[in-house]
Amino acid sequence: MNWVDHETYIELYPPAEFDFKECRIFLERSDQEVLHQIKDGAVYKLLEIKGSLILCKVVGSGHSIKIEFPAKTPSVLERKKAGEYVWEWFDLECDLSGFYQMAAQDEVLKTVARKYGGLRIMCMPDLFEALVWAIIGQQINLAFAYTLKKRFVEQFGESLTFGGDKFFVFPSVHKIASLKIEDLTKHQFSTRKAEYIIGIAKDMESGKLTKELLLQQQDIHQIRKSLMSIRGVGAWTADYVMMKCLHQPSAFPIADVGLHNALKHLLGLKQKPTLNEIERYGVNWEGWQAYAVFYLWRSLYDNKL
DNA sequence: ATCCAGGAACTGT
DNA sequence: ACAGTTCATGGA
Repeated sequence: MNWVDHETYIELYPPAEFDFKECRIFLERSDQEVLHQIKDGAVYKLLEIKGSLILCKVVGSGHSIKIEFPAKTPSVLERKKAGEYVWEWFDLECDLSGFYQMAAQDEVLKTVARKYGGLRIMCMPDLFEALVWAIIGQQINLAFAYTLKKRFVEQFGESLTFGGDKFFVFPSVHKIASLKIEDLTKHQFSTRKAEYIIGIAKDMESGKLTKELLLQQQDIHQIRKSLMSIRGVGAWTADYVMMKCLHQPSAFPIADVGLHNALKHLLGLKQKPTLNEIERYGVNWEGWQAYAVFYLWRSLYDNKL
């Protein structure tokens, strides 16, 4: 992390190929989002750092990102942790030059790569959040998925009220591990999803499943295999989590419906492409599939599709 | 009403 | 390995 601590606020210095506004546009895609809010160009996010709730105001400032703390100035260590979170959230460890080099020569990505230049994969540093969000999103439309997530977070997550706004953090593993199936099904979660989510919380509570253990795996195939051994995690969820949480640029959720729709609209196809066709479009994407998918997802939000 | 949604487990072959 | 079935509910 490249940063400077100014005590009342901190400043991050992202690598080249970064545009705060493009990232913010992606964060604004749903008005049902409960884990961050956007006001006057600033992104507000509540973090839980070593047991204390810390409200962050994240703003783009020329080539840097400033993180202010409107509610209360945190300690040195907390400021550093907040910086590390945002660094990971915006995927700032990634050098995107290879992606843009490839995309400039790629018929599918050429236009979107230029159009959304500086956009990064907006990540979910918290493994539990990434897994739960992916499972919630399985086989239901996104609008309903956001509704379920909102209920989940507001029911089980801690919050902090500041300036008349209420901010939430994602529910803790400990809290969810203690739930019964019915605690979730009464909020319209399916029985299966309730089982998956509580099961994962229990595995994480016991330390059997951690982000560190996954990242220690030898290669991306081993990570994928470990993820898919979890009940409720199939190929799509494993790829999604590797992409959004584990920073694996070659993760490729090829069966994703959003990807299919993006390709259909972008290429003017009459129907959604088959998996074989997508593999052909993506022959050049090797090593950057996750960014290709993310930029294609981004294109969906231009036409309200 | 009908189809589909940022799938996965289960079952039978 | 592969195809078909079930789950489960809201949005368009």
